[in-house]
Amino acid sequence: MDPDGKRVAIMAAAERLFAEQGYTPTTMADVAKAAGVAVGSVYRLFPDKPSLLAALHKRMEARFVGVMIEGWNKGETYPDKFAPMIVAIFGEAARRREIMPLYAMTKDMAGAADYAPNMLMIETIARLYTDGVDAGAFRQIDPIVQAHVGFAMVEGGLRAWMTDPTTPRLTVVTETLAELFRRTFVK
Amino acid sequence: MDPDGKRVAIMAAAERLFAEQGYTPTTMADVAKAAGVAVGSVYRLFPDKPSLLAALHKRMEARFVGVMIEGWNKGETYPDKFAPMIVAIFGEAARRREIMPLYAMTKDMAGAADYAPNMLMIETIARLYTDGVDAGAFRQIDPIVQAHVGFAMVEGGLRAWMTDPTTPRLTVVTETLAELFRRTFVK
Amino acid sequence: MDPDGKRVAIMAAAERLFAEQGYTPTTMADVAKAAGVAVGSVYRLFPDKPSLLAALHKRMEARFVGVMIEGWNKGETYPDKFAPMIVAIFGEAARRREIMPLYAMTKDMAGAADYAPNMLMIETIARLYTDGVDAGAFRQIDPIVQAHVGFAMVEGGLRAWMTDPTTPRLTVVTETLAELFRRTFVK
Amino acid sequence: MDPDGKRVAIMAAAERLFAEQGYTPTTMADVAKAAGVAVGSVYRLFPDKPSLLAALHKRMEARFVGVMIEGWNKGETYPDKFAPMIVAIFGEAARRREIMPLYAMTKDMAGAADYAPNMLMIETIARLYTDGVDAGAFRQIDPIVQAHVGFAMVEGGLRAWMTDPTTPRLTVVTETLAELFRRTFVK
DNA sequence: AATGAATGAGGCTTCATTCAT
DNA sequence: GATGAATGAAGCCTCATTCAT
Repeated sequence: MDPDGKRVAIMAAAERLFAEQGYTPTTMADVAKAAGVAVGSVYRLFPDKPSLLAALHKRMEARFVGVMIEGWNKGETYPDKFAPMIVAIFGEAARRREIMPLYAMTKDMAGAADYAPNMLMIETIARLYTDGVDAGAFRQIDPIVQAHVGFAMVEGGLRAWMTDPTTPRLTVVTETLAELFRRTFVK
Repeated sequence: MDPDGKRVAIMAAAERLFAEQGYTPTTMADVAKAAGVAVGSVYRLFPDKPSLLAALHKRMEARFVGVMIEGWNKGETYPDKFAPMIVAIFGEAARRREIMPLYAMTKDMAGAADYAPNMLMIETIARLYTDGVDAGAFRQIDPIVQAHVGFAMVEGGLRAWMTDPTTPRLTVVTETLAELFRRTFVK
Repeated sequence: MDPDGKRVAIMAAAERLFAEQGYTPTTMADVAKAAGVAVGSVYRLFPDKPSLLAALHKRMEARFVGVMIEGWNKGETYPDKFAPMIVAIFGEAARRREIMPLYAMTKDMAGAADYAPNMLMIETIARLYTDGVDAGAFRQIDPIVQAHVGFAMVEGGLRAWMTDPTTPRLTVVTETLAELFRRTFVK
Repeated sequence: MDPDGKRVAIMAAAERLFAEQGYTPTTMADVAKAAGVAVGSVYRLFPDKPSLLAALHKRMEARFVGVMIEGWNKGETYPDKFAPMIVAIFGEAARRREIMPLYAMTKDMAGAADYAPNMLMIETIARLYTDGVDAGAFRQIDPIVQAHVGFAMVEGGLRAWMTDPTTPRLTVVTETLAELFRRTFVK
């Protein structure tokens, strides 16, 4: 297995186990075994257990930011950017449904005082929104509030969908959410 | 110290320590010491560590539900119920600012698979909203989505406020949030 | 077993195992097992492994200093103090023959940078010697050199005896050593 | 780098690291890195970690024996052989001051039960002394005691000098030590 | 009921050693 | 011969939980 493949395997195993059983209950030995490598190999790639979780968080966030921007750019006019963005985010969430619990796994991370998860997403939302304000498309509200509430609405939508994660529901939830976004932020 | 006072002391200690250092890093001995009781006494009142956290969650949620309903009832007409409700929630959050991190501490609870935190709040929000729909005051949208998104908006607002938890900001954040609620849910 | 008995048992076990197998090769589990207690109990009495060794060092040194002074005081006149002192030290060494290797176990003690073993003995030797100088019985030489060399001579004598630790040899070694001390330090 | 240069580099690195941090805390990877070679190369030259330490001990001892004999031979008459020998030993010790802690690193060597460090020096001392006895220059005392105590006196002198390792002190310590040797062993 | 000493399973992490490249 | 990634056994230590006093 090439070194990159090993890193990939370890992250995949950790992602699955952390999401399934929780961070603390999962042992580094569990991760190594599930990845098909030795414990020592995990430690050569990630200095310790918190770092492994941090790497997963980072990657997950990068993916969400990526699809979010992609979706946003699909919409031609400003109000029409919401729907494709939300669809894109939910698509990613659907694809990675079983690892979504990772999002809740920050506070108990040992020594994570400085790790600010979701910050990249919140900042990205703030930027996209500000562009819309500059373009005269969105109402001018407090940008901090906007970013946090905007992000939270997506989170809430995802949790709503999680109560019944089927395709028909996906349509209902994303459409409702897009409508709420429009009502909330569009002039 | 009477048994009730002991229970109170233990919960207060645990609340503070869990919030400050995280659930896993806090030991039962830490809790006992901070509460001024013996470890055995903690175990006589709470069967195990997860139960202690669950009790804290439950109490915190009950408090939030209480002030939320109280605030809601302060508003005379339906659209005017949002602002006092939000103010009440934020007041409670401000009062208990340092224990808010407890909210993030559910996923990693050992064996907590079946513990659904915030459910009482989400259900209460759903009920209040449904009343408003029945009264013809609110738009009819998917109630699941509504409840989750409504709750998430409050969470997001709280997080926004946490970035600068001062009294002037409190006003800005609550007013903005009330406005977003009105735009989102009022007919 | 009373708490003090537990401490005694742990120290006895550690002393024997460290001396027999070396410090690093001996595990805390070995010590606990040999002492008939749980690992956790060892850790309640000694914060970590180096502390356990340090406690042994301290006790061993205190014992040696005790018998050394006792022996010294047995001698009436100054030159006659050497022989009983040396006999006393060797008596103690004979009694604890199998733990003498502990003396060599300082350098590799993790984080022992500040632990100065034998310092109490060296200082005691310096003091006894200085008294003799003040009384006009001993030659005046550099006290630092005196103390270190005096201590080393005892060490060397002990090692010489260790090559054949029998009672007849004990007599030969202690008498020779006393003679060397007299020649070296007496006016 | 030729194989011999590699051996030299590894020993130099190990010597420095063992002396600085201790034997157990130093890893074979540390040694390899400091020597600028791969771990595997260390293992091609030294079968395992204890062997590496043994090689260092052996070399250090050979050096001391070498300078000791050289110094000894500088003295014309028997009593005058002590001073140059001691000066030579201390010169070597001064040159290699920072690696002197290696001397303390024998007992904890894993599986070193059979390794008797300093034996070459002690035997050499015994031989030189016996020659002096045969030549009628030294008092006849137990040779085992003589050798061990003689060696220990040098050790003690070195430790005394270590408490203030300056050139002026060097003179004081070596002269005092030579005097003690003369008093102790010369007829 | 209260106490806190005792227990020991189990986690994280290290590192000597090997061996495929 | 050289490299250094891989291995996995094993150690230190923690801490939830129990139970004798």
